[in-house]
Amino acid sequence: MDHVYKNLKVEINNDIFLKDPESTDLGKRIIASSIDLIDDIGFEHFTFRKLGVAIGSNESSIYRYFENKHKLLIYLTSWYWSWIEYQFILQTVAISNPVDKLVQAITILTREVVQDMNYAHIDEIKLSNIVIEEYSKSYLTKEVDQENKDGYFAIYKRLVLRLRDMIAAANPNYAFPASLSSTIIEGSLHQHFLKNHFTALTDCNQQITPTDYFINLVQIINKNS
Amino acid sequence: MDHVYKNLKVEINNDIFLKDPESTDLGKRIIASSIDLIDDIGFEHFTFRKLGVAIGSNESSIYRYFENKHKLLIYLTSWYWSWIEYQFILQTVAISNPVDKLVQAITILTREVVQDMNYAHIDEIKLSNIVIEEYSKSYLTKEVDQENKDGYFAIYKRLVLRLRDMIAAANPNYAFPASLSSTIIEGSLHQHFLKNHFTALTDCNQQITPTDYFINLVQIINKNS
DNA sequence: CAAAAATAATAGTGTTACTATCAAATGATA
DNA sequence: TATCATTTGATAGTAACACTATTATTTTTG
Repeated sequence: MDHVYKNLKVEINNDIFLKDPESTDLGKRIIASSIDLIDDIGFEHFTFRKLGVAIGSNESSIYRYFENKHKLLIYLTSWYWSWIEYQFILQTVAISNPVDKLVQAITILTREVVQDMNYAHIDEIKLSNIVIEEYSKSYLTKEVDQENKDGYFAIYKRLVLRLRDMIAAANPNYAFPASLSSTIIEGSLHQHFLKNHFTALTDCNQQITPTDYFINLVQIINKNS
Repeated sequence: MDHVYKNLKVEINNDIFLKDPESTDLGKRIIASSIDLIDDIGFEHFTFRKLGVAIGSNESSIYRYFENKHKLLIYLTSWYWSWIEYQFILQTVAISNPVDKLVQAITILTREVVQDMNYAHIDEIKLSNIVIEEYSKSYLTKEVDQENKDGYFAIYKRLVLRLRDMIAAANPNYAFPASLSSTIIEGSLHQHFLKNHFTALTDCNQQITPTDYFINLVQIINKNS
């Protein structure tokens, strides 16, 4: 499995970047430091000027990789979803029982992230925090329809559809598999956020995880049709 | 009921504004036009300069009502949640059966909004679109903990807790009433958004509504414990 | 070693997000 | 009706942001 793992080349739509940041050392430093910096100060306070200072490089050099910080956010979150999708596929493919398969899928999508040593320049824990706190901003824009057409959200959408198919396979009678899938994936980010900032609005805490909540939900639905 | 309705004075935390916009004609024009303008161009493109032009007034005058556009967004969305909360209370109070009560509550929280003639300067339909497309941005910030402490999200939180209590009343054995409540309220906004921009990721459309989806979900949970 | 490519440095533009100051209009009071 | 206070409007100014353009320097590659 480790072998296969290392073969994952995260594939991201070419028009998200001007120059592939994976192709150079500076590019990788841009990725690594932007994760640190966005996690630290938040996306609104994050600027290419500050990132330049952080990596000891020039603002203008960063602009040769990404048109603007919005596209960098799309890049980072696409990387994240691609990384999750890889685990999703790999860790469900061997399960034949559709209910077990679905439970495993939900576990992967809702659990707390741990460091992945296969990607030296990416801090997956910080990246997952960025996804929790910033992902919505990547699509809650006036440009969403054009960017969707241009494939900016393709990986995320594919993942939602994969989960939808598993929900439908586990329970062919259920009428809302797509809505449930999007609710779980988006809702998981939301529950993680609430756990960190609005503790009264969630039952999740140190003991109870979003995974517990969503698996219970899906099991109730499965029992009931 | 209409009588009671008109008695609703939407009550919003004083430190969200510098000067109550309800107290003057200019203030009401700021609210009315900001709803139009944010709905039209989106929150990122919205500026106080543009709003000043739109109402034929000066940028500096707007700054006397709101410190910045973030606080204006908090004000608008607080108004929205307060307006929803009022309907929520009024239209559930007479229902004694806890399951019926819950179903009605979910209907109010997830249905498409219609114009309310009681508030001349507020376009509730546009405002609900703003909530769908921009609300997350009001709390997905680095300042969220301080602003939460300052009561900026009090109305929204109260509403989530009201729904949580109804979920618990309808089904005392269910282990995740708070998470389900926050999932429904946030998830409803998300399903409305998907219906408009990512049709493949939801089952909701012209025929099937987010209300159908969430009521079905809650009914399955109720049957099953 | 030369040519090409990548990066860095510097400067400049228009916009944003304000703050400050002062003038004009409006309204309340004596 | 005079005057005083409050509100609004106009103008100007600042620092930061979001870039673009140009040129110099360094690094890579053939």
